[in-house]
This record gives sequence, C-alpha cells and structure tokens, in this order.
Amino acid sequence: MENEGKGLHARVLESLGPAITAGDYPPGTILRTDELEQRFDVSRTVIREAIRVLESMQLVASRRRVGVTVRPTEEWNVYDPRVIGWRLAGRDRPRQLRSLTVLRSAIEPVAAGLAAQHATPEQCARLTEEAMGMVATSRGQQLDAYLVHDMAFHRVVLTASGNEMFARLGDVVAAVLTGRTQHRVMFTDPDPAAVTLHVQVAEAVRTGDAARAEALTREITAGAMAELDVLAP
Amino acid sequence: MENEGKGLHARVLESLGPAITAGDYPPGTILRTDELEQRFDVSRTVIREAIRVLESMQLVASRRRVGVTVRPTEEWNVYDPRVIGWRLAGRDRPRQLRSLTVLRSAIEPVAAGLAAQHATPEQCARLTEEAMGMVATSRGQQLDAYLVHDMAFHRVVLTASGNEMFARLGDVVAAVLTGRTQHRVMFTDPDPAAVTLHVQVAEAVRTGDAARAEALTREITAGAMAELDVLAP
DNA sequence: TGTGATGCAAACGTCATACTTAATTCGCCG
DNA sequence: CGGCGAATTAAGTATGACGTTTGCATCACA
Repeated sequence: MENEGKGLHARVLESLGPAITAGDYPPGTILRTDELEQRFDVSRTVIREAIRVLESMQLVASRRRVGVTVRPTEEWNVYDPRVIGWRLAGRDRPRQLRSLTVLRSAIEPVAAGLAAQHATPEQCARLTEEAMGMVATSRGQQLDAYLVHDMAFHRVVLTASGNEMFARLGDVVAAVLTGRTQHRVMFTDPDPAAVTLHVQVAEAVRTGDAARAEALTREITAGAMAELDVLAP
Repeated sequence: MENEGKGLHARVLESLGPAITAGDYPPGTILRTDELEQRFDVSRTVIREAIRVLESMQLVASRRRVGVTVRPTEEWNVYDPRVIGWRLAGRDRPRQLRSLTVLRSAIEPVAAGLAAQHATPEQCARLTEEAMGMVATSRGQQLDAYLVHDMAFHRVVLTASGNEMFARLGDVVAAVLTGRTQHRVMFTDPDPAAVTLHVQVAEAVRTGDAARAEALTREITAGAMAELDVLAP
C-alpha cells in the first residue's frame, strides 16, 4: 500500500471518501461507527475523527441514536480539493470534468483581465517564459512537457489576478488540463491556434491590455469547452 | 451563548476558527493540544476532533513533536463555507467581500447564460416571480424584503445553470448581497436601473436568449463592482 | 575542532473503557 | 385512542495508558 505514514484516520478517509463520492453509499445510507470500527479494525477515536472530516465536507451528517447518514450530492462541499480529487478519480469523472471546465471558462477570462492590471514584472516574465515553453514543446509528441508549461501558465495567470479565490483554483485547472491530456489520443499534438492564443495572452498581460487578455482567454476556454463535447459523454 | 446543542467540538471550532481566520494567530503560530485542552476545559477527544476539522480546512497542520501550526493564508480552503463565514464576520471583511464580489462577477454572467439554455419552466416562473417581488419592494424603504427577493433570484439563476459548482455558490452570493445591504445607508432605495436589469434577465432566460442573459447579468455584477469601490476600502 | 551517529524527551497518535446525553420506540395508564 | 414516560440505542465526552515520530542535544570519533 502507499497508505503509509499518514495516520490511521487518513487511511479510513481515503477509503470512505472515494466510496461516498462515487455513489457507493446512496444518500440516506446509514453508517454506524461500531460497524466501521470492525470493518477497518481501528479504534473509535480513529473512526470518529474520519467521520468528523467527512462531516466538515458535508458528505455525511452524524446524529445521535440514528448513525452517520450520507447526505445528498447537492449538499456536498464540491469545492473541497479532496472531494474534487475523489470525484475525478471515480465513476462520474466525465461529469466532474465537465463541471470544472465550465467553471474554468467562467473564471479564467476574468482572472486574465485582472492579471493584465495587477501582474508584477516577474509574473509577466514567468508567463512569457511558459508560453515560450508551450511553443517549444507543441510539436513532436512532447505532450507531457507541454502539459507542464500549460499548467504553469494558467496557474500564474490565476495567481497574478490578485484574487485569492481565483488563485486557489490553480489545482482545479491543473486537474482539468491533466485530465484532458490523458483522454486525448496520445500522438495528437496540441492545436497550434491554442498555442498562439497563449502567447498572445502573455503579451496582452504584459502590455496591460485587460480587455484583450480577457477576450483571448475566453477563446482558449471556449476551445476547451468545444473539445469537451467530443471527449466527455 | 447561542452555542448550545451543537457538541463541544463545534464550540471549540467556533472559537478557534474565527480567531485563526481573523489573523489572531499568525501563520507559524504553534498551538499545543494540552494547552487548548486546559483553555477550553474539555477533553483531548474534543480538541483533537476540532483540530481535525481545522486541518481539513487547511487552516492548520498537525505534526508530531512540534504541535499544531497555523498555515499561511494562501493554503486555506477559502471556498469552505465556514471559512468564508468566519472571514466575513471578522477583521478582513472588506477584503473578503471584495474577493467574493469579483468571484460573483465572473460566475454569474456565465451561469445566467447557461440558465437561459437549461432552465425548467418552473425555474423561469420562479425567476419572474422574484423579479416582480424586487420591483414591488424596490421603493419605500423595504430593503429587507427586497434583499430576500434579490437573494432568491440569484440563487435560482445559479441553480438553473445546471452546474453543481455554480449552484453551490448560492450561499456566497447571498452573503455578498446581505453584506451590501448592511453596509448601505439604510434609507437609500435600490438603484431602479438594477431592478430593471433583473426583470430583463428573467425575460431573457425565459425566452432562451443566452447571450442577452449573460450580457445583462454582466451589467448587474459590474454595478456591484462599482458600488464596491465606494463601500469597501 | 568539526562532523556524524546516538539517545532522550516532547508532543501528537492510537487504543480501551467507562460514563453521559439525546432521540426513538414502545408500552403503560388515563 | 391518545399522550406521557421509561427503556433502549447509538453517538458524544472523559480519561488513563501506551505507541510513534522527530527535533534537538549530547557524545564519540576522526
């Protein structure tokens, strides 16, 4: 197992979390702590702490005399990084990927516009650098290297926006980009038009042209949305 | 106290959470469990469960031999409803309100566009109804009643978008709207232009005009952003 | 004197158990 | 038949003991 050195409650969590988010326990399902205790062969303390975390994610609700009940999907904290990770790893990965891509398409253009206004010289340099990296790796089946630059590029944009809520979505965007690469046929190089757009965004941010940065980024995310119709059910 | 019937760990959480998010414990601060145990006069079990929840919010990290250390702001789960609530209640409320308003301005127009495509007849009816309610309460110092309709309106739009990530931001938007009303001079009626925009959005969604719904909503959020410069530092 | 191995101790992690609280169920009595 | 209360059940809390990790200091050796 790679489940070592993380504490027992973390191990229980890594088992229950994915199962619940995958829908293995339909909403309303009742889990009893003593049953879990036996199933995982750990003490109540451990189970209780794992439950407390699941409860803080709104995945379950714990009531006396009743047990721990699984809550309906609409009540989950779908922005919790672990919930996102579990759902991406599980059964409704396509659905989750779709939700996140739509989220991206809303956030990133605005973030790029703000970045054009607030980015530091260092961030502008980083941006140009990563865009260049994308150009360099855009041909000849170097998808992995390309992905690294792509993720870095978008992360810098989100950070440079100066909005902490946007900045925290860096991991989400990275996950979406990674997911797309994994689903893509492995010998298809990235769309040259998309690469060009990234270079232009870097330039727009550097010159402080917010409207242009926003519009260009909107083109990028529109492209991602278009791909989605082909890739995800 | 109104802290009753919620369990001891919840009470500890309601004390530590706001304190940490308010910056009372700067990043790197070390809390020891036995000290907390004495301070709150509860058992280790309770402290440990509270710590576990704070840890799941990425507010703190617990390491052996060193204690529970407060993590830097950039690592917090800023989308956790409780974190948002605590920060809105605390010292950097203006900053948080600003972040959330920017987030709104990115999300809501896209959500409205999607709502125009996916809204059910029932949702369209709800939308028109709430817009009418806003019109009815927009004059004569009925700000509280107006706020109720305003919140309901935006919540329906977010839900009708069909995107679960958007739908979960209903509480955030509600918090922003509430915050705005509280900060506004209490005898100033809402901007008539904004009220009209809401009515037009309802219509655009009903007629399935996505582009128009998006553009109109963008006007609404732009207005909210403009207000912000006056209200928040 | 410098460097690395070794051992101690501090603080969290886990376990077992006893006791408390609250809610549901069921049966008694009016 | 209905309401009220006692039994039951499962989570919540408290506590003492032991395990585990790891920062730090000390000591040995070159």
